[in-house]
Amino acid sequence: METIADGTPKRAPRVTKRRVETRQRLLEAALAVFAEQGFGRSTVEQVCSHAGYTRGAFYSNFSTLDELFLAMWEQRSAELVARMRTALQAVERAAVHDVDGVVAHLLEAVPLDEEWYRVSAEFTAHALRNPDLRRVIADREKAIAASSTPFLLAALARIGREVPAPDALAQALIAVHDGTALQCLSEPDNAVVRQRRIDLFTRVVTAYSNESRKQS
Amino acid sequence: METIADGTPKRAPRVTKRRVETRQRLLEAALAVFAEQGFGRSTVEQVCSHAGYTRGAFYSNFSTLDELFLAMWEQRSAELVARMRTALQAVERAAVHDVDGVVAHLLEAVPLDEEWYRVSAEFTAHALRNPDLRRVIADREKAIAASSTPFLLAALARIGREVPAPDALAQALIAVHDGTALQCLSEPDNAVVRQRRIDLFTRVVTAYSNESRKQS
DNA sequence: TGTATCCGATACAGTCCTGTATCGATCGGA
DNA sequence: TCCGATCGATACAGGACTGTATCGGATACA
Repeated sequence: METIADGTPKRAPRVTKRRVETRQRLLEAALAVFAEQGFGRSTVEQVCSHAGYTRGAFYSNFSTLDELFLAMWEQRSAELVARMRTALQAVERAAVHDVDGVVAHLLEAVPLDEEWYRVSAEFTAHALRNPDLRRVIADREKAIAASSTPFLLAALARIGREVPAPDALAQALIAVHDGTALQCLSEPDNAVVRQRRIDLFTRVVTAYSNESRKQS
Repeated sequence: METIADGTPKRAPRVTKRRVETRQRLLEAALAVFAEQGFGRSTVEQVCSHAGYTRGAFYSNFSTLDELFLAMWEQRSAELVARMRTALQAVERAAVHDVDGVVAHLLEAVPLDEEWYRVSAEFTAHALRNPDLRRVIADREKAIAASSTPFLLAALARIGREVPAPDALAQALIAVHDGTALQCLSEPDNAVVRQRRIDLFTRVVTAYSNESRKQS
């Protein structure tokens, strides 16, 4: 058996199935409750009761609401990146003929989810108050960029365009996504706003890429 | 004296100087406390004590923290629009020779304020939970667009560029501002990110405008 | 199947916050 | 300067949430 420095036996945490299930249900309840009430106004009790537990379950798995918030946010955004990656892989096989087509597929891979937007906005504000969390935000953005850039470049290459500064384009698209998301969500019935979002993506992709010398 | 429908005398509220002062100090304290703790975790007591009052003052001026949050947000964003307008008027008289110059002045008019960003992000999330507040957000964006568009068009005209769809450009710039603000704030020491923000603005302004037939 | 361990429910004490009611101080107008 | 209205401080009762300590049932493993 492993021991740690002072000789205290380091018991393997032996993560039981029940524990995993409980933790997961708490994470899901956290998303729902935080989206509904706001993180700041949510209480340990609300999350537990929404998940069908009492506070005993919470304190056995987390020590603070902040910890739960972080865990939930990291899990969901990792999932989001994974789903995006999958959706973009599909583009590999799809027929695209122009920038509009590439943008259409790109936007399909990144859906606008109001529940997630609310929680993310609050997490962001929260993270800006804490140096460690600030890095978490920045790292996540890099992960999103890293996951999507190869597919985007490949898709553009197939329509005969090359990107001199891929990192700059990725950062630009993330900013455009974030900024337009709020516009679309604050006027959900306004088709003009949604269309302008698409136009903006198209123009940005166009502005950051050129026709290649040799079309494939 | 005016009366309302049921004949109840409608006493003129007689807003005293003291009341105005108190209200204003509460609004200022709200910004500070909400930025520091987050709106959700802030209490009436914290705001009052930060402003140098007890809760009596609060309940005499507002009925809920939500109401204070809205009042504070509206006041600050109205100020922000006003300051932006002033800064843009200065551009009227400044020498600009190209798109870079226009963008430089534009960005100067809209500073990146972390305190305000935090509060705004939270207000946004909060507003998305309430149909009335949702409209408040959308209206504010329209006000920002309406204030800045004329100056932007004028500045571009002076360097020989015209904008076919000014509203679309305005919406695009607001989105770009919002999106890049987070990127810059989450990595405050990263000069590359800041430079890319400027580049993105430049490319968007360029993409949404053309050279006029007749240069002035 | 037996048993040691783990997990989550429950009980409890303590803290903080809210909203109202009351009162003295302050202010504005004549 | 005086009076009436207003403002904000204070006191108070009620309620909600927290975190810990304890306990019984569930679970993994032999």
